[in-house]
Amino acid sequence: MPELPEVETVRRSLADVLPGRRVTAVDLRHPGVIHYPEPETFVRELPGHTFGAVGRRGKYLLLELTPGPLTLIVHLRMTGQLLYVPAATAPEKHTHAVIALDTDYALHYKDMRRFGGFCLSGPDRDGWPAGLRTLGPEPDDPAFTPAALAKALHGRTAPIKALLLDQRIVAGLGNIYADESLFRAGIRPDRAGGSLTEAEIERLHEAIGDVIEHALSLGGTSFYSYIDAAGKRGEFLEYLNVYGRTGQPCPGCGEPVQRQVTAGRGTHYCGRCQQ
DNA sequence: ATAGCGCCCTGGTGGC
DNA sequence: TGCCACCAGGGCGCTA
Repeated sequence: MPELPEVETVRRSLADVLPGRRVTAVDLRHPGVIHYPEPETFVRELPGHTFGAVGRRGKYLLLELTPGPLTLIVHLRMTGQLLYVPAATAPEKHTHAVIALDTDYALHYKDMRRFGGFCLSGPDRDGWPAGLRTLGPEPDDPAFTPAALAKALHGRTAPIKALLLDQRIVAGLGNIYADESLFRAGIRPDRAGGSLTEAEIERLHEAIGDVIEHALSLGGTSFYSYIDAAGKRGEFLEYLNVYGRTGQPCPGCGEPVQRQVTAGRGTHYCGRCQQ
């Protein structure tokens, strides 16, 4: 499932090839992946535009277009893949959109579960995703300090796991990196957010930065279907301490990793190392 | 304002 | 072997 490190890896692979490429045609094989505007409008308006900067905020890919201001916003959600492939590549079963370019390549959007999709809009315009307006700071944003995290957690009774998944508090964490950050910080995921001590918040803040940075350096985690725009898998999988390791020994103490449902999500932790 | 839960979707898994 | 209930989860919308 693409979280910040995976989406950033896709961004980097697209940033090498996409700027300057003009859209010549859009083949929409499943209209449901266009969240805004109407699919017919999307197909009519996108061709003729040229890709500019390839950006990212949280888990949103922001593909700038000229003439603009106009942005193609892509969210991969669970199983989305944005692939830069030779133009002759045949669409696969779950390829829902083919964006033809003025070269021998095309952009393919594949998404088995079809949770993800596209918006074509601009800041402060209709169709700009609500979640993007309220997105919290990036983990490496200088504004994301232990004090800022403490302020966001103050008085909160929801489990810290739920608050780490709340994109308004910090952008880009999903289930994998929330669990891994809490393990690294030694904090039980079901602790109320407001119950964390100052020292624990500092540890958590550092853990988030470290986990995201480490995963990014390895191109992310390919747990299910994640691959970058060039089809490459992420290598962080082998560095996971708790996520997806239910019953296996904790790397810290050897106790079996436990799994429980917290915040409506499968949550992995060590009952001994995390307090 | 906040917490919690259902919904979307489909391939894989496990039980019988 | 076949069938089917169930699970995975990001973000949003809804409820209390």
